[in-house]
Amino acid sequence: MPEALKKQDRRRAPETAARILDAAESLFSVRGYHGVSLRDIAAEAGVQVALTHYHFGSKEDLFRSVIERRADEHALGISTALEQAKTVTGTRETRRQAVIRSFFAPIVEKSMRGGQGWKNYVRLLALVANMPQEDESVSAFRQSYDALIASYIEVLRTIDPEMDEQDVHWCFFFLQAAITHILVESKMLDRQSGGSLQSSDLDAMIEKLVAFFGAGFRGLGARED
Amino acid sequence: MPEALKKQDRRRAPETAARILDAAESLFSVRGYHGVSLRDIAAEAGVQVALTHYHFGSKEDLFRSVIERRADEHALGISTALEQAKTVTGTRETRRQAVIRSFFAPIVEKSMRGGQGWKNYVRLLALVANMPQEDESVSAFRQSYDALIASYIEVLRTIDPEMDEQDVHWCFFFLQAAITHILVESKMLDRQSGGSLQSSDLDAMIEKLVAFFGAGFRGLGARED
DNA sequence: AATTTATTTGAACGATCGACTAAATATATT
DNA sequence: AATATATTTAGTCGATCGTTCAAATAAATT
Repeated sequence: MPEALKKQDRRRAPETAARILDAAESLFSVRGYHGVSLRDIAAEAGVQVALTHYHFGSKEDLFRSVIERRADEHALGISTALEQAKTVTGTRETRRQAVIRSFFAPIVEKSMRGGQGWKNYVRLLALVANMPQEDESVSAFRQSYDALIASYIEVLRTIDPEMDEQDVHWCFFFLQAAITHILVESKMLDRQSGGSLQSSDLDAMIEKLVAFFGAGFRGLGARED
Repeated sequence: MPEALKKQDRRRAPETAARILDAAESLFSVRGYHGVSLRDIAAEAGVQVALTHYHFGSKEDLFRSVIERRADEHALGISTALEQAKTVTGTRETRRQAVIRSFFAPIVEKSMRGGQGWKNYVRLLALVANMPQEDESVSAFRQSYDALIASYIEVLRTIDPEMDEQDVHWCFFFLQAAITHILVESKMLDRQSGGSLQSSDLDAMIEKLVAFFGAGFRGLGARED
């Protein structure tokens, strides 16, 4: 009897599994975990309910699978962006702005240029970030995210070692707030760009973010030179 | 037959209704609308399920009632704070900081000094803000909130009339992001204050917000003099 | 072609959901 | 005390939930 965990031993129809993941990703990201039924997902994917259990097991397993599908690529994108930002030289302001840019750019880029799937995924991320921590279904994801945050804080502290540590945490807290809000309100971004998103608009938006939050850091004592 | 809308014609036990609202407020704010059943709420309140229907009607009506209980007081607090901020004179920076303070202070104050009920309520607000707009159960609330935002934008534009209008919207977008994130992560604030919250800590936090976001505005072209 | 394995279908299961009703109880009014 | 109204209880309704299973179908292997 085929238990849920085995995938494509013979290449057959993993396309069905992808359709289920797409449907789940889209619905979860809008209505949340409890607001979506397996029958909703199956209907959206055009398959039978039992197929969700065959391919992914329980509903919670399916939710985990939705996240895991893109998590690695997403984490890699951010961490490599941070590594690149570390190599930037110049004034503190320049280096700090590079770090801020490396935090915003990958996820904004994926959301705006990665197609509908990535847009749904990043919206789902914001939803996960607001979940009660007791939810074990996303604890692994949150752990890796927290580790990433810690590495960002560390880099920012090497740039401004004399800055109060609490203040650095506050600054980064505001960065997280902004990125979360952007992901949730992605419709607003669509509206702002009038439906047809230009690459120049996207770059301009990132520069707004860098300018605003770079200045914010200075408001809490970060040095410019 | 008593239909759901009639309240205390004779003063009897509105205390029960309050207990139901408290339970619903607490549970909704953590697990969301769909993550909580009427039986959960009734159990938390120590009453029968049918009582929720007797006092408040449907589940959606109950959700609305939870919000409406505190919405007026909350809205009044913010709008009076804005009116006071309008009277502040001095440099643009001073006046702008007063506006920013008036946006953060009332809600942070209620969350930290208004008891557990208010803390749950403001967390629920952040949850509502992330709801899909199609949900009609909160459309009235969102309308009044949007109107408030518009009045804030208007005041900020009178302070910096030469600033690009889009940039003003961006700045305020970041303000909203911060307040939302603060409400969701209220546990973090508790931890930061070590459980025993001092009034001085609260004031210090608000000053961090004002300093950071005041500087952020300048990063997008707001003038200081 | 025969067999094995992978995938999909269709239908059911027990549990729980929101909603509702009739009866019982408590409180106030006459 | 008798009556009227307000509140609470206990239980039921159909619908929908997540999950499971046996049978049917499709694809690969022998």
